[in-house]
Amino acid sequence: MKRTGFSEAVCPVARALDAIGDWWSLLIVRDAFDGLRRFGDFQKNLGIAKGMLSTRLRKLVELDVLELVPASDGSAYQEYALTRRGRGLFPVIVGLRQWGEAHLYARGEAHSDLVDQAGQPVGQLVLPSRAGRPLTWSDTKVRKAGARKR
Amino acid sequence: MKRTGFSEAVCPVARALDAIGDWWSLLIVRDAFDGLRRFGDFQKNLGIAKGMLSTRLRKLVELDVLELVPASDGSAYQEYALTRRGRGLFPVIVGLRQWGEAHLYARGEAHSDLVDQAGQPVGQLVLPSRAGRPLTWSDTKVRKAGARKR
DNA sequence: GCTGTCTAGTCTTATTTTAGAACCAGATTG
DNA sequence: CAATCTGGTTCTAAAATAAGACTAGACAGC
Repeated sequence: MKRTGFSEAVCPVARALDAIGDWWSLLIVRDAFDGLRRFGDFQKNLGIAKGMLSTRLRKLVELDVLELVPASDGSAYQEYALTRRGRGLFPVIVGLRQWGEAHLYARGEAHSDLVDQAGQPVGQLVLPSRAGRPLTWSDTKVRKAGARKR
Repeated sequence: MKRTGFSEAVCPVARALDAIGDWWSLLIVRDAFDGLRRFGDFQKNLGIAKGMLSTRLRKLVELDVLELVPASDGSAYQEYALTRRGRGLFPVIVGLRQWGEAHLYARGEAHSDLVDQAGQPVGQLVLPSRAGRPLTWSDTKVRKAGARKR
């Protein structure tokens, strides 16, 4: 049966997952954040089937997450570069990374690390209130679409 | 062929996606954050096939993202509750939500909103440096597993 | 400027996953 | 105690995925 879609959902989480919530798309975006730009680089690094990669890259370009630009080395080839929309996925990737680090590794098991330019580990993602106070899950709620303010 | 897995990856993003990076798991977790706890509630709200839901819930329980607890209404049924590990996914869901809100809706199109208990819209997710300064993508880099500090 | 190799794909096929419906056992309700 | 609700399992057809064979144009060496 046709895979269920959420591109019309009123919930932004569902719509986001519809766009980039499959096995490969976020890994491609992660690699793009790591500086990969060429078809062959993605393919080698991910071990993804070329057909899959081709389909995914096309979809990500359609979505304006990636864009095709002339190769930076002056050759006639093209490269895939993150757009502003693509760079907007940075907190999502970081969120997944921090959750994975915290919960999916045995004590002492090696994993890659996100550091700032000085090599210092970064802090945890913070959701601030409008006033700047950090919020946790229990401090928030979802207001349904169209609900009147009161 | 068997779907590629990343449960052994050294990259926490890959490992996280291996665990919860499919179409349904994050939507189930989102619904759990919205307060849903029963099989039938998830099934009705998501419109997911019961077989899928059954498989996904079992996996999420195995992963210790959800846990089975006695129903809060005193009946003999059970409910699915978020564990500490599951609650740790809050920033991921918020990140997807904020990206979706910013990029996937036409101007003026209705969508649900994340607000604090006072009904105030929340701010954007922030990644702070250890010193508390907000970081963007270009301020960070990934240090490969096992790379020596210097 | 010819030949061989690299790049970036497309096409084909076997296997797995998903969607949807039918079915079922135990709990709850009237 | 009969009907219905809850929380599943099982079955099938359609769609997605993995993996490899194939290809056209770019490029490098000579």
